[in-house]
Amino acid sequence: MAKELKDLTKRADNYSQWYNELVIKADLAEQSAVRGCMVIKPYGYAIWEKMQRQMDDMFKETGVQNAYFPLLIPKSFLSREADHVKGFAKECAVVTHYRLKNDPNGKGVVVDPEARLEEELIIRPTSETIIWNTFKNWISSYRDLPLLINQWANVFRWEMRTRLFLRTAEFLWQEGHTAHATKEEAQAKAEEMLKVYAKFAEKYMAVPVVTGVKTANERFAGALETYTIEAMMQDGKALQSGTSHFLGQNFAKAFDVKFINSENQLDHVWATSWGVSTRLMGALIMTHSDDNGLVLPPKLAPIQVVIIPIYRSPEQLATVDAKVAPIVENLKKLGISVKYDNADNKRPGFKFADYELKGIPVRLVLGARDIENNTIEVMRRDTLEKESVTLDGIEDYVARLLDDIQQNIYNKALQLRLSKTSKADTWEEFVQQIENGGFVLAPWDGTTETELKIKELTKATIRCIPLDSVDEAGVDMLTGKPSQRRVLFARNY
RNA sequence: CGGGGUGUAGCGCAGUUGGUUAGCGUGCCACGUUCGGGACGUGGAGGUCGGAAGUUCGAAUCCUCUCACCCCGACCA
Repeated sequence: MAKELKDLTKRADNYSQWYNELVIKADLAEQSAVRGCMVIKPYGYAIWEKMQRQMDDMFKETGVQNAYFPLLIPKSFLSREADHVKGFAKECAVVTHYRLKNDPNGKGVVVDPEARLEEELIIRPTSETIIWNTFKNWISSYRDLPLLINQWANVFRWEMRTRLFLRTAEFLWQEGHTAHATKEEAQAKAEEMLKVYAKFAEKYMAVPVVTGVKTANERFAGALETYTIEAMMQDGKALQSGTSHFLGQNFAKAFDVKFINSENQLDHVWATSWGVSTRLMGALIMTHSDDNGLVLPPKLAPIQVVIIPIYRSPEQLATVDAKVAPIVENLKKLGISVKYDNADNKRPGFKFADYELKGIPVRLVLGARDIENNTIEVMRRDTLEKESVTLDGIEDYVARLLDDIQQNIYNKALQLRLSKTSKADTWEEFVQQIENGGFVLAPWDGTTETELKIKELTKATIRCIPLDSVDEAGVDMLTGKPSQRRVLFARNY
Protein backbone atom coordinates (compact mmCIF):
# COMPACT_ATOMS: atom_id res chain seq x y z
CA MET A 1 0.00 0.00 0.00
CA ALA A 2 2.94 2.35 0.54
CA LYS A 3 3.57 2.40 -3.16
CA GLU A 4 -0.08 2.91 -3.82
CA LEU A 5 -0.03 5.91 -1.50
CA LYS A 6 3.02 7.38 -3.15
CA ASP A 7 1.44 7.10 -6.57
CA LEU A 8 -1.59 8.76 -5.15
CA THR A 9 0.34 11.70 -3.78
CA LYS A 10 2.12 12.18 -7.07
CA ARG A 11 -1.15 12.07 -8.95
CA ALA A 12 -2.91 14.43 -6.64
CA ASP A 13 -2.20 17.99 -7.70
CA ASN A 14 -4.81 19.05 -5.23
CA TYR A 15 -3.50 19.09 -1.69
CA SER A 16 -6.79 18.45 0.01
CA GLN A 17 -7.39 15.38 -2.13
CA TRP A 18 -4.03 14.13 -0.93
CA TYR A 19 -4.78 14.33 2.72
CA ASN A 20 -8.38 13.26 2.35
CA GLU A 21 -7.23 9.96 0.97
CA LEU A 22 -4.29 9.65 3.26
CA VAL A 23 -5.96 10.60 6.45
CA ILE A 24 -8.93 8.38 5.95
CA LYS A 25 -6.58 5.49 5.36
CA ALA A 26 -4.62 6.50 8.43
CA ASP A 27 -7.74 5.95 10.48
CA LEU A 28 -8.05 9.54 11.50
CA ALA A 29 -11.49 10.39 10.34
CA GLU A 30 -14.16 9.63 7.85
CA GLN A 31 -17.11 11.45 6.42
CA SER A 32 -20.37 10.46 8.03
CA ALA A 33 -23.72 10.14 6.36
CA VAL A 34 -24.64 13.64 7.50
CA ARG A 35 -23.59 16.15 4.92
CA GLY A 36 -20.23 17.65 5.76
CA CYS A 37 -20.01 16.24 9.26
CA MET A 38 -17.10 14.16 10.37
CA VAL A 39 -16.50 11.02 12.32
CA ILE A 40 -13.23 11.18 14.20
CA LYS A 41 -11.92 7.68 14.75
CA PRO A 42 -10.18 6.70 18.01
CA TYR A 43 -6.62 7.35 16.89
CA GLY A 44 -7.48 10.78 15.54
CA TYR A 45 -9.48 11.59 18.62
CA ALA A 46 -6.55 10.65 20.84
CA ILE A 47 -4.56 13.40 19.13
CA TRP A 48 -7.37 15.89 19.66
CA GLU A 49 -7.58 14.89 23.33
CA LYS A 50 -3.90 15.59 23.83
CA MET A 51 -4.26 18.98 22.21
CA GLN A 52 -7.33 19.69 24.29
CA ARG A 53 -5.68 18.74 27.57
CA GLN A 54 -2.63 20.85 26.89
CA MET A 55 -4.60 23.92 25.88
CA ASP A 56 -6.93 23.54 28.83
CA ASP A 57 -3.95 23.67 31.20
CA MET A 58 -2.67 26.77 29.47
CA PHE A 59 -6.05 28.49 29.71
CA LYS A 60 -6.32 27.72 33.42
CA GLU A 61 -2.93 29.29 34.01
CA THR A 62 -4.48 32.54 32.81
CA GLY A 63 -7.33 32.24 35.30
CA VAL A 64 -9.96 30.89 32.91
CA GLN A 65 -12.63 28.47 34.18
CA ASN A 66 -14.59 25.92 32.19
CA ALA A 67 -18.38 25.90 31.96
CA TYR A 68 -21.03 24.52 29.65
CA PHE A 69 -23.97 26.18 27.91
CA PRO A 70 -26.95 24.83 25.93
CA LEU A 71 -26.73 23.49 22.40
CA LEU A 72 -30.01 25.12 21.37
CA ILE A 73 -30.40 28.87 21.30
CA PRO A 74 -33.75 30.66 21.11
CA LYS A 75 -34.03 32.42 17.79
CA SER A 76 -34.71 35.77 19.44
CA PHE A 77 -31.24 35.78 21.02
CA LEU A 78 -29.76 36.10 17.57
CA SER A 79 -31.72 39.25 16.87
CA ARG A 80 -29.90 41.16 19.59
CA GLU A 81 -26.55 41.95 18.03
CA ALA A 82 -27.05 43.05 14.44
CA ASP A 83 -23.53 42.52 13.04
CA HIS A 84 -23.17 39.20 14.78
CA VAL A 85 -26.36 37.70 13.38
CA LYS A 86 -25.56 39.01 9.93
CA GLY A 87 -22.38 36.98 10.05
CA PHE A 88 -24.03 33.69 10.92
CA ALA A 89 -27.66 33.89 9.77
CA LYS A 90 -26.97 32.20 6.46
CA GLU A 91 -25.58 29.05 8.01
CA CYS A 92 -27.83 28.24 10.93
CA ALA A 93 -29.66 24.95 11.35
CA VAL A 94 -33.08 25.57 12.89
CA VAL A 95 -35.12 23.31 15.16
CA THR A 96 -38.81 23.81 14.49
CA HIS A 97 -40.56 20.78 16.05
CA TYR A 98 -40.22 18.70 19.18
CA ARG A 99 -41.95 15.45 18.26
CA LEU A 100 -42.21 12.71 15.66
CA LYS A 101 -45.13 10.36 15.10
CA ASN A 102 -45.83 7.24 13.11
CA ASP A 103 -46.45 7.95 9.46
CA PRO A 104 -50.23 7.65 8.86
CA ASN A 105 -49.33 6.09 5.50
CA GLY A 106 -47.47 3.41 7.34
CA LYS A 107 -43.88 4.13 6.36
CA GLY A 108 -41.62 4.99 9.28
CA VAL A 109 -42.04 8.25 11.13
CA VAL A 110 -42.93 11.83 10.18
CA VAL A 111 -42.63 15.15 11.97
CA ASP A 112 -45.76 15.75 14.00
CA PRO A 113 -47.20 19.01 12.60
CA GLU A 114 -48.99 19.52 15.93
CA ALA A 115 -45.65 19.76 17.67
CA ARG A 116 -44.41 23.00 16.16
CA LEU A 117 -42.32 25.11 18.54
CA GLU A 118 -43.67 28.52 19.35
CA GLU A 119 -40.19 29.93 19.06
CA GLU A 120 -37.71 28.14 16.84
CA LEU A 121 -34.37 27.10 18.30
CA ILE A 122 -31.04 27.54 16.59
CA ILE A 123 -28.31 24.92 16.85
CA ARG A 124 -25.41 27.01 18.11
CA PRO A 125 -23.06 28.19 15.36
CA THR A 126 -21.15 29.83 18.26
CA SER A 127 -22.33 30.65 21.75
CA GLU A 128 -21.87 34.41 22.21
CA THR A 129 -25.57 35.10 22.43
CA ILE A 130 -26.59 32.44 24.93
CA ILE A 131 -23.50 33.07 27.04
CA TRP A 132 -24.05 36.81 27.19
CA ASN A 133 -27.67 36.26 28.09
CA THR A 134 -26.36 34.23 31.03
CA PHE A 135 -23.59 36.69 31.93
CA LYS A 136 -26.28 39.29 32.51
CA ASN A 137 -27.36 37.30 35.57
CA TRP A 138 -23.83 36.66 36.77
CA ILE A 139 -22.53 40.21 36.75
CA SER A 140 -23.65 43.14 38.83
CA SER A 141 -20.54 44.64 40.41
CA TYR A 142 -16.92 45.25 39.50
CA ARG A 143 -16.19 42.66 42.16
CA ASP A 144 -17.70 40.04 39.81
CA LEU A 145 -15.12 40.97 37.20
CA PRO A 146 -13.21 39.84 35.33
CA LEU A 147 -15.39 36.87 34.41
CA LEU A 148 -13.27 34.40 32.48
CA ILE A 149 -15.21 31.47 31.02
CA ASN A 150 -14.31 28.78 28.51
CA GLN A 151 -16.48 26.10 26.96
CA TRP A 152 -15.43 22.93 25.13
CA ALA A 153 -18.25 22.06 22.78
CA ASN A 154 -19.46 21.19 19.34
CA VAL A 155 -20.93 23.83 17.06
CA PHE A 156 -22.79 23.52 13.80
CA ARG A 157 -22.66 25.71 10.72
CA TRP A 158 -24.52 24.80 7.58
CA GLU A 159 -21.64 25.54 5.26
CA MET A 160 -22.24 25.67 1.55
CA ARG A 161 -19.11 23.74 0.99
CA THR A 162 -17.26 21.58 3.47
CA ARG A 163 -13.76 20.21 3.61
CA LEU A 164 -12.58 17.54 5.99
CA PHE A 165 -11.05 19.06 9.16
CA LEU A 166 -10.76 22.53 7.64
CA ARG A 167 -14.42 23.32 7.29
CA THR A 168 -16.82 20.66 8.47
CA ALA A 169 -20.44 21.45 9.25
CA GLU A 170 -20.14 20.22 12.80
CA PHE A 171 -16.84 20.71 14.56
CA LEU A 172 -15.35 20.54 18.03
CA TRP A 173 -13.79 23.61 19.53
CA GLN A 174 -13.28 25.68 22.59
CA GLU A 175 -14.76 29.13 22.88
CA GLY A 176 -13.61 31.48 25.57
CA HIS A 177 -15.79 34.39 26.64
CA THR A 178 -14.64 37.03 29.07
CA ALA A 179 -16.10 40.16 30.63
CA HIS A 180 -13.99 43.01 32.00
CA ALA A 181 -14.39 46.30 33.81
CA THR A 182 -12.23 48.29 31.43
CA LYS A 183 -11.51 48.50 27.75
CA GLU A 184 -7.79 48.20 28.33
CA GLU A 185 -8.16 45.03 30.37
CA ALA A 186 -10.37 43.39 27.74
CA GLN A 187 -8.05 44.33 24.93
CA ALA A 188 -5.09 42.96 26.88
CA LYS A 189 -6.97 39.71 27.49
CA ALA A 190 -7.69 39.27 23.77
CA GLU A 191 -3.99 39.73 23.05
CA GLU A 192 -2.98 37.47 25.91
CA MET A 193 -5.12 34.61 24.62
CA LEU A 194 -3.75 35.03 21.14
CA LYS A 195 -0.28 34.60 22.61
CA VAL A 196 -1.46 31.42 24.33
CA TYR A 197 -2.58 30.10 20.96
CA ALA A 198 0.67 31.07 19.31
CA LYS A 199 2.65 29.37 22.06
CA PHE A 200 0.56 26.23 21.79
CA ALA A 201 0.92 26.09 18.01
CA GLU A 202 4.68 26.58 18.09
CA LYS A 203 5.68 24.71 21.21
CA TYR A 204 3.31 21.75 21.03
CA MET A 205 2.12 21.46 17.44
CA ALA A 206 5.52 22.54 16.07
CA VAL A 207 3.61 24.80 13.71
CA PRO A 208 5.15 28.28 13.35
CA VAL A 209 2.54 31.01 13.13
CA VAL A 210 2.34 34.68 12.25
CA THR A 211 0.41 36.65 14.84
CA GLY A 212 -1.47 39.67 13.66
CA VAL A 213 -4.60 41.76 13.46
CA LYS A 214 -7.37 41.21 10.92
CA THR A 215 -8.52 43.98 8.63
CA ALA A 216 -12.05 45.32 9.07
CA ASN A 217 -13.19 43.15 6.19
CA GLU A 218 -11.91 39.91 7.73
CA ARG A 219 -13.02 40.75 11.26
CA PHE A 220 -15.30 38.47 13.30
CA ALA A 221 -18.98 39.40 13.16
CA GLY A 222 -19.58 41.82 16.02
CA ALA A 223 -15.94 42.37 16.98
CA LEU A 224 -14.04 45.65 17.12
CA GLU A 225 -10.72 43.91 16.66
CA THR A 226 -9.83 40.37 15.62
CA TYR A 227 -6.41 38.89 16.35
CA THR A 228 -5.27 35.83 14.47
CA ILE A 229 -2.57 33.20 14.17
CA GLU A 230 -1.83 32.30 10.54
CA ALA A 231 0.10 29.17 9.63
CA MET A 232 1.57 28.24 6.26
CA MET A 233 0.78 24.82 4.86
CA GLN A 234 3.29 22.87 2.78
CA ASP A 235 1.73 24.11 -0.45
CA GLY A 236 2.27 27.73 0.58
CA LYS A 237 -1.37 28.47 1.34
CA ALA A 238 -2.32 30.12 4.62
CA LEU A 239 -4.52 28.54 7.27
CA GLN A 240 -6.16 30.72 9.88
CA SER A 241 -5.56 28.53 12.90
CA GLY A 242 -7.02 30.48 15.79
CA THR A 243 -8.62 33.81 16.52
CA SER A 244 -9.11 36.08 19.50
CA HIS A 245 -11.58 38.96 19.44
CA PHE A 246 -11.90 42.22 21.29
CA LEU A 247 -15.65 42.74 21.29
CA GLY A 248 -15.83 46.18 22.89
CA GLN A 249 -19.17 46.78 24.59
CA ASN A 250 -21.25 45.48 21.69
CA PHE A 251 -22.47 42.30 23.34
CA ALA A 252 -22.81 43.93 26.74
CA LYS A 253 -25.09 46.53 25.22
CA ALA A 254 -27.03 44.00 23.16
CA PHE A 255 -27.63 41.79 26.19
CA ASP A 256 -27.78 44.60 28.72
CA VAL A 257 -24.87 43.44 30.87
CA LYS A 258 -24.06 46.30 33.26
CA PHE A 259 -22.04 46.56 36.45
CA ILE A 260 -21.44 49.11 39.19
CA ASN A 261 -17.84 50.23 38.99
CA SER A 262 -15.64 51.24 41.91
CA GLU A 263 -16.77 54.86 41.47
CA ASN A 264 -20.34 53.68 42.05
CA GLN A 265 -21.35 54.31 38.44
CA LEU A 266 -23.28 51.98 36.15
CA ASP A 267 -21.38 50.88 33.04
CA HIS A 268 -21.44 48.18 30.37
CA VAL A 269 -18.76 45.50 30.61
CA TRP A 270 -16.02 45.03 28.03
CA ALA A 271 -15.75 41.67 26.30
CA THR A 272 -13.50 39.23 24.47
CA SER A 273 -14.01 35.88 22.82
CA TRP A 274 -11.49 33.45 21.42
CA GLY A 275 -11.53 30.01 19.88
CA VAL A 276 -9.67 27.21 18.18
CA SER A 277 -11.19 24.12 16.64
CA THR A 278 -10.53 20.69 15.19
CA ARG A 279 -9.23 22.67 12.25
CA LEU A 280 -5.97 22.58 14.20
CA MET A 281 -5.81 18.88 13.35
CA GLY A 282 -5.94 19.87 9.71
CA ALA A 283 -3.09 22.29 10.36
CA LEU A 284 -1.07 19.58 12.06
CA ILE A 285 -1.56 17.13 9.22
CA MET A 286 -0.93 19.60 6.44
CA THR A 287 2.15 21.12 8.04
CA HIS A 288 4.17 18.01 8.80
CA SER A 289 2.95 15.03 6.78
CA ASP A 290 4.94 13.43 3.97
CA ASP A 291 4.41 10.72 1.37
CA ASN A 292 4.65 8.00 4.01
CA GLY A 293 1.80 9.45 6.02
CA LEU A 294 1.44 11.55 9.13
CA VAL A 295 4.33 13.05 11.02
CA LEU A 296 3.27 13.90 14.55
CA PRO A 297 5.12 16.19 16.92
CA PRO A 298 6.24 14.06 19.88
CA LYS A 299 4.39 16.31 22.32
CA LEU A 300 1.04 15.48 20.73
CA ALA A 301 1.60 11.91 19.57
CA PRO A 302 -0.70 9.50 21.43
CA ILE A 303 2.08 6.92 21.10
CA GLN A 304 5.56 8.42 21.11
CA VAL A 305 7.60 5.26 20.74
CA VAL A 306 6.71 1.93 19.20
CA ILE A 307 8.87 -1.15 19.71
CA ILE A 308 8.73 -3.98 17.19
CA PRO A 309 10.30 -7.40 17.80
CA ILE A 310 11.93 -9.49 15.09
CA TYR A 311 11.81 -13.23 15.68
CA ARG A 312 11.25 -16.59 14.03
CA SER A 313 10.17 -18.83 16.85
CA PRO A 314 8.15 -18.44 20.05
CA GLU A 315 11.41 -19.00 21.96
CA GLN A 316 13.07 -16.10 20.16
CA LEU A 317 10.06 -13.92 20.84
CA ALA A 318 10.27 -14.78 24.53
CA THR A 319 13.91 -13.67 24.52
CA VAL A 320 13.03 -10.38 22.85
CA ASP A 321 10.05 -9.89 25.18
CA ALA A 322 12.35 -10.23 28.17
CA LYS A 323 14.84 -7.78 26.72
CA VAL A 324 12.15 -5.22 25.85
CA ALA A 325 10.23 -5.30 29.14
CA PRO A 326 12.70 -3.18 31.15
CA ILE A 327 13.06 -0.73 28.26
CA VAL A 328 9.29 -0.19 28.23
CA GLU A 329 9.29 0.30 31.99
CA ASN A 330 12.13 2.79 31.92
CA LEU A 331 10.60 4.78 29.07
CA LYS A 332 7.33 5.00 30.97
CA LYS A 333 9.22 6.25 34.01
CA LEU A 334 10.50 9.09 31.85
CA GLY A 335 6.90 9.96 30.97
CA ILE A 336 7.16 8.60 27.45
CA SER A 337 4.17 6.77 26.01
CA VAL A 338 5.36 3.55 24.45
CA LYS A 339 3.73 0.64 22.70
CA TYR A 340 5.38 -2.74 22.37
CA ASP A 341 3.73 -4.40 19.40
CA ASN A 342 4.56 -8.08 19.61
CA ALA A 343 1.30 -9.11 17.95
CA ASP A 344 2.00 -12.29 16.07
CA ASN A 345 -0.58 -11.78 13.34
CA LYS A 346 1.24 -9.08 11.39
CA ARG A 347 4.65 -9.20 9.83
CA PRO A 348 7.31 -6.64 10.77
CA GLY A 349 7.26 -4.89 7.39
CA PHE A 350 3.56 -4.32 7.72
CA LYS A 351 4.01 -2.85 11.18
CA PHE A 352 6.78 -0.54 9.99
CA ALA A 353 4.61 0.91 7.26
CA ASP A 354 1.54 1.12 9.45
CA TYR A 355 3.20 3.06 12.25
CA GLU A 356 4.82 5.38 9.77
CA LEU A 357 1.41 6.09 8.30
CA LYS A 358 0.21 6.92 11.80
CA GLY A 359 3.11 9.25 12.43
CA ILE A 360 4.63 7.60 15.51
CA PRO A 361 7.77 9.70 16.13
CA VAL A 362 10.23 6.96 17.10
CA ARG A 363 10.40 3.28 16.18
CA LEU A 364 12.65 0.79 17.93
CA VAL A 365 13.33 -2.61 16.40
CA LEU A 366 14.87 -5.44 18.36
CA GLY A 367 15.88 -8.85 17.01
CA ALA A 368 18.35 -11.66 17.62
CA ARG A 369 21.06 -9.78 15.78
CA ASP A 370 20.66 -6.80 18.12
CA ILE A 371 20.60 -8.90 21.26
CA GLU A 372 23.88 -10.46 20.19
CA ASN A 373 25.45 -7.02 19.66
CA ASN A 374 23.69 -5.33 22.60
CA THR A 375 22.15 -2.81 20.19
CA ILE A 376 18.73 -1.72 18.98
CA GLU A 377 17.62 -0.13 15.73
CA VAL A 378 16.20 3.37 16.12
CA MET A 379 14.21 5.09 13.40
CA ARG A 380 12.99 8.66 13.57
CA ARG A 381 9.79 9.38 11.67
CA ASP A 382 10.64 12.96 10.68
CA THR A 383 13.69 12.09 8.60
CA LEU A 384 13.10 8.32 8.28
CA GLU A 385 16.75 7.81 9.26
CA LYS A 386 17.68 4.51 10.86
CA GLU A 387 20.65 3.82 13.08
CA SER A 388 21.88 1.08 15.35
CA VAL A 389 22.33 2.29 18.91
CA THR A 390 23.77 0.60 21.98
CA LEU A 391 21.17 -0.63 24.44
CA ASP A 392 22.99 0.98 27.36
CA GLY A 393 21.12 4.17 28.21
CA ILE A 394 18.72 3.75 25.31
CA GLU A 395 15.94 5.41 27.31
CA ASP A 396 17.80 8.71 27.63
CA TYR A 397 18.77 8.49 24.00
CA VAL A 398 15.12 8.16 23.01
CA ALA A 399 14.07 11.01 25.30
CA ARG A 400 16.63 13.29 23.67
CA LEU A 401 15.59 12.10 20.24
CA LEU A 402 11.96 13.00 20.90
CA ASP A 403 12.99 16.52 21.85
CA ASP A 404 15.14 16.69 18.78
CA ILE A 405 12.28 15.61 16.51
CA GLN A 406 9.96 18.16 18.07
CA GLN A 407 12.49 20.89 17.37
CA ASN A 408 13.41 19.61 13.95
CA ILE A 409 9.91 19.52 12.49
CA TYR A 410 9.30 23.01 13.84
CA ASN A 411 12.49 24.25 12.23
CA LYS A 412 11.59 22.56 8.98
CA ALA A 413 8.18 24.21 8.92
CA LEU A 414 9.70 27.56 9.83
CA GLN A 415 12.32 27.26 7.10
CA LEU A 416 9.60 26.51 4.58
CA ARG A 417 7.65 29.57 5.65
CA LEU A 418 10.69 31.82 5.54
CA SER A 419 11.64 30.54 2.11
CA LYS A 420 8.13 31.11 0.82
CA THR A 421 7.70 34.57 2.32
CA SER A 422 8.63 37.53 0.16
CA LYS A 423 8.18 41.27 -0.18
CA ALA A 424 6.49 42.90 -3.15
CA ASP A 425 6.34 46.58 -4.04
CA THR A 426 4.86 46.56 -7.52
CA TRP A 427 1.72 44.91 -8.81
CA GLU A 428 3.70 42.71 -11.22
CA GLU A 429 5.93 41.43 -8.43
CA PHE A 430 2.91 40.83 -6.25
CA VAL A 431 0.96 38.83 -8.82
CA GLN A 432 4.03 36.77 -9.64
CA GLN A 433 4.78 35.97 -6.03
CA ILE A 434 1.20 35.09 -5.20
CA GLU A 435 1.17 32.77 -8.19
CA ASN A 436 4.32 31.09 -6.90
CA GLY A 437 2.51 30.42 -3.63
CA GLY A 438 3.40 31.63 -0.18
CA PHE A 439 3.16 34.72 1.97
CA VAL A 440 3.73 38.14 0.44
CA LEU A 441 4.39 41.24 2.52
CA ALA A 442 3.20 44.24 0.57
CA PRO A 443 2.03 47.80 1.08
CA TRP A 444 -1.70 48.49 1.26
CA ASP A 445 -3.65 51.72 1.26
CA GLY A 446 -5.85 50.56 4.15
CA THR A 447 -9.18 50.49 2.32
CA THR A 448 -11.58 47.56 2.14
CA GLU A 449 -12.24 48.47 -1.47
CA THR A 450 -8.63 47.82 -2.48
CA GLU A 451 -8.51 44.65 -0.41
CA LEU A 452 -11.56 43.24 -2.19
CA LYS A 453 -10.20 44.26 -5.58
CA ILE A 454 -6.95 42.41 -4.90
CA LYS A 455 -8.91 39.34 -3.82
CA GLU A 456 -10.95 39.46 -6.98
CA LEU A 457 -7.87 39.75 -9.18
CA THR A 458 -5.55 37.28 -7.44
CA LYS A 459 -7.63 35.24 -4.94
CA ALA A 460 -5.17 36.49 -2.32
CA THR A 461 -6.50 38.04 0.87
CA ILE A 462 -4.92 40.04 3.65
CA ARG A 463 -4.29 37.35 6.23
CA CYS A 464 -3.31 39.88 8.85
CA ILE A 465 -1.38 42.95 9.75
CA PRO A 466 1.49 41.27 11.61
CA LEU A 467 1.94 42.40 15.22
CA ASP A 468 5.67 42.75 14.62
CA SER A 469 5.29 44.86 11.48
CA VAL A 470 7.02 48.23 11.53
CA ASP A 471 6.06 51.61 10.13
CA GLU A 472 7.24 51.79 6.57
CA ALA A 473 6.05 54.46 4.18
CA GLY A 474 5.14 53.11 0.78
CA VAL A 475 2.55 53.22 -1.94
CA ASP A 476 -0.25 50.78 -2.60
CA MET A 477 0.62 48.47 -5.48
CA LEU A 478 -2.78 48.83 -7.08
CA THR A 479 -4.00 52.33 -6.32
CA GLY A 480 -0.76 54.21 -5.77
CA LYS A 481 -2.18 55.72 -2.60
CA PRO A 482 0.09 56.03 0.45
CA SER A 483 0.64 53.00 2.69
CA GLN A 484 1.73 53.07 6.35
CA ARG A 485 3.14 49.58 6.58
CA ARG A 486 3.29 46.19 4.91
CA VAL A 487 0.53 43.66 5.45
CA LEU A 488 0.54 39.91 4.91
CA PHE A 489 -1.14 38.64 1.76
CA ALA A 490 -1.72 34.99 0.82
CA ARG A 491 -4.16 32.61 -0.69
CA ASN A 492 -5.82 30.66 2.05
CA TYR A 493 -7.88 27.60 2.88
C1' C B 1 -27.42 27.97 -5.78
C1' G B 2 -24.28 27.76 -10.76
C1' G B 3 -20.48 24.56 -13.65
C1' G B 4 -18.14 19.60 -13.99
C1' G B 5 -17.89 14.48 -12.32
C1' U B 6 -18.97 9.80 -9.72
C1' G B 7 -22.37 6.01 -7.51
C1' U B 8 -21.05 -1.95 -9.00
C1' A B 9 -18.27 -6.70 -2.41
C1' G B 10 -15.25 -3.44 3.65
C1' C B 11 -11.83 -0.25 0.43
C1' G B 12 -10.06 0.92 -4.77
C1' C B 13 -11.98 -0.02 -9.52
C1' A B 14 -13.30 -2.73 -14.52
C1' G B 15 -17.61 -4.19 -17.07
C1' U B 16 -22.18 0.25 -20.11
C1' U B 17 -23.00 -1.05 -29.18
C1' G B 18 -28.78 -4.67 -23.92
C1' G B 19 -27.51 -11.43 -23.92
C1' U B 20 -25.58 -17.28 -19.65
C1' U B 21 -24.52 -17.90 -13.00
C1' A B 22 -21.61 -9.73 -12.61
C1' G B 23 -15.70 -9.53 -12.58
C1' C B 24 -10.44 -7.76 -11.03
C1' G B 25 -7.04 -5.84 -7.18
C1' U B 26 -6.82 -5.37 -2.08
C1' G B 27 -8.89 -6.55 2.55
C1' C B 28 -11.53 -10.63 5.36
C1' C B 29 -11.82 -16.30 7.06
C1' A B 30 -9.24 -21.48 7.24
C1' C B 31 -4.78 -24.42 6.66
C1' G B 32 0.41 -24.68 5.49
C1' U B 33 5.13 -22.37 4.50
C1' U B 34 7.11 -17.55 6.04
C1' C B 35 8.80 -13.33 9.45
C1' G B 36 15.42 -7.37 9.69
C1' G B 37 10.61 -2.88 4.98
C1' G B 38 3.59 -3.61 3.50
C1' A B 39 5.10 -12.37 2.23
C1' C B 40 3.47 -16.73 -0.68
C1' G B 41 0.41 -21.08 -1.93
C1' U B 42 -4.32 -23.64 -1.73
C1' G B 43 -9.32 -23.31 -0.47
C1' G B 44 -13.49 -20.15 1.14
C1' A B 45 -17.11 -16.19 2.64
C1' G B 46 -18.87 -11.63 0.90
C1' G B 47 -23.38 -8.11 -4.29
C1' U B 48 -31.29 -6.84 -4.19
C1' C B 49 -24.93 -3.05 -9.60
C1' G B 50 -27.50 4.36 -5.10
C1' G B 51 -33.21 4.38 -5.26
C1' A B 52 -38.05 4.41 -7.93
C1' A B 53 -40.82 3.81 -12.17
C1' G B 54 -40.54 2.46 -17.43
C1' U B 55 -39.09 0.07 -22.47
C1' U B 56 -37.83 -5.26 -23.54
C1' C B 57 -38.29 -12.29 -24.23
C1' G B 58 -34.08 -10.35 -21.39
C1' A B 59 -31.44 -4.22 -18.01
C1' A B 60 -25.39 -2.91 -14.12
C1' U B 61 -25.94 -1.54 -19.51
C1' C B 62 -31.42 2.13 -22.81
C1' C B 63 -35.33 6.18 -21.23
C1' U B 64 -37.54 9.24 -17.24
C1' C B 65 -37.56 10.88 -12.35
C1' U B 66 -35.00 11.02 -7.83
C1' C B 67 -31.23 10.65 -3.95
C1' A B 68 -26.25 10.83 -2.30
C1' C B 69 -21.23 12.04 -2.60
C1' C B 70 -16.72 14.46 -4.81
C1' C B 71 -14.22 18.64 -7.45
C1' C B 72 -14.42 24.06 -9.09
C1' G B 73 -17.02 28.99 -7.70
C1' A B 74 -20.11 32.35 -4.28
C1' C B 75 -20.20 31.83 2.02
C1' C B 76 -16.84 30.75 6.12
C1' A B 77 -12.92 28.98 11.33
